Amino acid sequence: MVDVARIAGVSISTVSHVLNGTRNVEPKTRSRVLAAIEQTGYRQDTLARAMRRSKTDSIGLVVSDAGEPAFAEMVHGVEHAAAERGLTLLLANSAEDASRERRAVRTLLERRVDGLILACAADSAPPLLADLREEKAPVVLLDRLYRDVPFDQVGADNRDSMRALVRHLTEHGHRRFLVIAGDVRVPVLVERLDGFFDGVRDARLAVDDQQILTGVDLADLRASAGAALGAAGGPTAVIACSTPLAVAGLRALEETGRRTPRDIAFATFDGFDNPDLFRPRLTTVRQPAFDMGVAAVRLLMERLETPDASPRTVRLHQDLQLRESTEGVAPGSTPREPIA
Amino acid sequence: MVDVARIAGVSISTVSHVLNGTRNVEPKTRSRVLAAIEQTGYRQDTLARAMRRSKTDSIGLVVSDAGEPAFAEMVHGVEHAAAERGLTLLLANSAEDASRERRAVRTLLERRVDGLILACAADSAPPLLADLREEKAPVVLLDRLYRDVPFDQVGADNRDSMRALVRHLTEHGHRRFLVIAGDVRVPVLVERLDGFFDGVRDARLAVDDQQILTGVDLADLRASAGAALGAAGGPTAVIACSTPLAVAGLRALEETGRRTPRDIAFATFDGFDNPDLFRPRLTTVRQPAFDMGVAAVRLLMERLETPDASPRTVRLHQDLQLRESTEGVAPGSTPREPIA
DNA sequence: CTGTTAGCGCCTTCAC
DNA sequence: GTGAAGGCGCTAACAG
Repeated sequence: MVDVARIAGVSISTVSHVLNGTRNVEPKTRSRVLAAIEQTGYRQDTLARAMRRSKTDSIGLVVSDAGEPAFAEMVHGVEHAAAERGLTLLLANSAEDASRERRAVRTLLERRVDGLILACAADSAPPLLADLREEKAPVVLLDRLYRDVPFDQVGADNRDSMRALVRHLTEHGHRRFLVIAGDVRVPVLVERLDGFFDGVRDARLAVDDQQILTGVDLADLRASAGAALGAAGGPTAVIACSTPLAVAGLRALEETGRRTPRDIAFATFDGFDNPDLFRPRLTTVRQPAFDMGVAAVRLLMERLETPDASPRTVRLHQDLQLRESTEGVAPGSTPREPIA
Repeated sequence: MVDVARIAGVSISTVSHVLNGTRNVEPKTRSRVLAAIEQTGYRQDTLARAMRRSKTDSIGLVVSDAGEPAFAEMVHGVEHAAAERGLTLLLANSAEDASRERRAVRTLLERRVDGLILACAADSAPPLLADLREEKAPVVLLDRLYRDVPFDQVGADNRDSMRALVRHLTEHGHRRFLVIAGDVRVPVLVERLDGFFDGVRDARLAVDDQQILTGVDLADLRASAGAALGAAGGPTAVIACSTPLAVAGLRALEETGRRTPRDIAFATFDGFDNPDLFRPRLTTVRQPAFDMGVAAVRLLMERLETPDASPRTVRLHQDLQLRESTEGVAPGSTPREPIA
């Protein structure tokens, strides 16, 4: 920078000002500076700049696994929106583990990201959120939403979507469900489960006929699902509340020799890539994950501008994609008229 | 930091030294400093530290799309190895586009990553690599390998794997192939194509019977594949050289009403997640992507230690996973004995 | 074993 | 419209 200044015959402060457009400089001097920059191949030192301004123009994103389809899309959305604003994205995976999550958050904060977008791990300790409140960097919660936290949040209408899904299935005559609900410490999964009971109430189904599988261990869930499927008077429809849970459910089907839609209906949240290419083609409730990522960045930027505005929660609408895994009618049932 | 020093009754340089373990300090002073740190909640400023040491303890990774299964796994590998060494990972996607790639590389370099791991975009201009040579940050090329470049490289044995795949198929009686080769500016795809011709020679097949589809546009490739499949005397086996190419190929099958393995054999490189869960179950050549990521970080670290060692290229072995999409025997053929 | 000091490269207030 | 100078928080000589 001092080289540039010397070559252009100006002071370094002028160089700084042409670089940042932070005050008027005479066109002639300006172009001389630009030429000198070109000539020397000078590039701003982001670090020094960030240190001086205490602003890094970067944001952090923590998800449990950026490889899962839903998260991958959110990452894309965040990336897209960040790039649009000239922000660099620092990405970290928590692998659904509280201590890794904590470490990741710390690392990002130490790197002085301007803000943080966080899809909390399942066992994310409440203390983490409490600590975060103390940080100067604003935080936006993504996908995994909590009640009564002082942060902006972006999620999907999980409860309503599940309710709509159940309605669709009951309209096809299903009255006994197996819900693979997974880890009920995850808010998303609780919301989906709540939606299921909404649906059960809507259709006046017997609660006792419904089987809910909760738990963390996928192998256990798969085994329980297998047992539930094998039993007499078992479910006519399976609902998996996330991609990994769908994997467990599909394996259970396979192990018990059941096929969808021939023997049983199957629907999942989040789903898989290329859902039309492979069989079974699964009916899927799909998050607007890309848009959720975009929205998270937007909220973060707005928060940076107005730190004291009251926190906002945004819920985006999910799409119910009907495919052949739910196209049949429940065995032994006469389909009823749609519920008004 | 000056607060900490004051409270502990020492100088800031002592604080720095206990923080970094960079010289002996008396246990008593040391614990006093630690206590003061605890008390004040002091945290090092990574930025100032990085600026002073001109070392950020971070590395950059650029891939075309971290959502694609193969890249996703590489990212995991890189992440894992980086975390193990206390390095932060800055991830950027190039979307297979040279200008976005260039921008991403620039951004990462400006953030002063200590090193860069790069899976070049298809149309990555040679100038990029030339420019990179001038940078002080070492570069490791991942997956997309080039000849005669002065960088460390990590890839897979694409040519050999394809050769083995072709051998497998010819042993099942296939003599006419459709190869969806894609963008031949991508080194990986060229290597795979070379391997195909190796296999053709091995089995003494007529080169004229083989159809090779090259090109960038997936819709075009899909249409060409459809045409090739529809023609009389068409291929008995399709080989897709990457995941997106497999998508194009499978859609073409669908559009022409062909099914695998009933009507035609199908194999792909890279493949899809959960390959056993959905049908068709595709025979797949799978990269050891996680290990490739790990290896890339290792090479990078070694390079940082010995900047002048001569560049090394590492090729990892790929796995040929046989599944039902190639289990049949080519129609109208008597399977031959395995080639010795 | 500990303290003092000189910058790292930049932005920004203040003076001209 | 331009320059000079201070300091962001830290590390690494150098000096005791």
